[in-house]
Amino acid sequence: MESSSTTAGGGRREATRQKLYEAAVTLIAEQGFSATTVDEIAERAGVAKGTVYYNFASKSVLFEELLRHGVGLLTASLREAAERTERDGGTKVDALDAMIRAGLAFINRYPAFTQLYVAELWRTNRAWQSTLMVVRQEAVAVVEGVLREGVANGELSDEIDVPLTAAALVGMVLVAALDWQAFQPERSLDDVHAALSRLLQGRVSGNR
Amino acid sequence: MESSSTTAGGGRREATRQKLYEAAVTLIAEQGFSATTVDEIAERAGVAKGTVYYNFASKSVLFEELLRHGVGLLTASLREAAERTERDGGTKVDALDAMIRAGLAFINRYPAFTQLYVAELWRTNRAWQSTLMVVRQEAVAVVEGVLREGVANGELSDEIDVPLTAAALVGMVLVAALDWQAFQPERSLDDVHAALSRLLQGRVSGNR
DNA sequence: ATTTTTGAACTGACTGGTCAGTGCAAAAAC
DNA sequence: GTTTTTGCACTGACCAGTCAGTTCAAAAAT
Repeated sequence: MESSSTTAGGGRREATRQKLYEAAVTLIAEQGFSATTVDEIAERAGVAKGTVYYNFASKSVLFEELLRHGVGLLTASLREAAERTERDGGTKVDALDAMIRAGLAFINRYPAFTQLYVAELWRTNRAWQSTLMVVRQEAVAVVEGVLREGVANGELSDEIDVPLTAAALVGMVLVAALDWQAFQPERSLDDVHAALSRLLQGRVSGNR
Repeated sequence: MESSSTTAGGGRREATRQKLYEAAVTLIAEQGFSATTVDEIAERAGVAKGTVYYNFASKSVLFEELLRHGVGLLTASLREAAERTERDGGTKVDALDAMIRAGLAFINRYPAFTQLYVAELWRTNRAWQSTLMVVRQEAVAVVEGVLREGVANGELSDEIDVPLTAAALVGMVLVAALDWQAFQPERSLDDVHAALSRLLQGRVSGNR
């Protein structure tokens, strides 16, 4: 996730876990959880297989902790964007816009993580389902919060359905960003942001 | 995918394939491709394992044909919605709105397929990657077509980025619908449609 | 200052189990 | 009589998880 350097003051342990996260996230994003072997993860991390099990109870525990770690970064980034806009005296729509940008920047930086998140989110019957739901709710809640405040202060229509609209916005960003990465990587973040911003502000219909 | 009835005049063969599609789509959506065994698929379809291999060359071929089959249904449904609106003298925005509804209806009917599609779409390095890209382009192209026509006739802003906006719209529908299924299944299709419609028409900001 | 001990971190060969795919003779369906 | 399905035994590859043993830096003993 991070650059390879150790987390401040960190022990050897933490550095190894970090390497394992990095290795696992790419491989699982590319191949899926079941198709990725622990041997592959260990090899890519430059570590023996035993080390994986020294650091994590099992393959799925490694994966769960990876999820928590990644979504933590995302929510922090969204929250920060919203608060920064607040401080600068922006409107709620400005805040949503800033969050869209923050979301895009995150996906641009950690495409593998996003891919993996989307692929696993709606799967039922899996060990980490509950982890994932909790973690998803955390992220969506940030968007819902801003929407609700916007409705409260009259800036947004009081007829909008907050949870559904939040989900739709998140989906819009997620899918547009993944498509950008996969199918038009030459486009700039600004391009993508502009297109989504336009959609958010309803400047799609109306010929200007 | 379909109800169990055979395709017109169809042989026994086709009926068996159909049963295998249905069994595979649910299992793979729940567990992922690698975690789903051929034995499970056969059992759920009420068929011997040998029959799977009599009808499909391999597990991944079965999956690829399943993908093609499902996306075929979706594009047909989107195209139909757009054309119906056209005939009824609706605007392009109306057509987009009708397509959103058609998309939601599709996902509502075949949630497992959608789930599986989303989970596999952005994976790289897989045998069926190319199949998937072709098939995705077909679906997105329908939306792009309507957007382009809207820009051409002045109904939509000529500043919109057609491919990005199309991807964003598809994503919005996809993610909102999956969230609806997974987290608020009690909501009606109309509710969800209304929320997305509002977003499309820019009636989110502006307090009326 | 030098030697010894400790223990956390790591290693990699090994095990027990799983699963895709095969082969084929006999039955059923058409 | 031809096509399709069945049932089932079998193979070979692969893989999650284990465990006895190694490494080494820092602490303790001398």
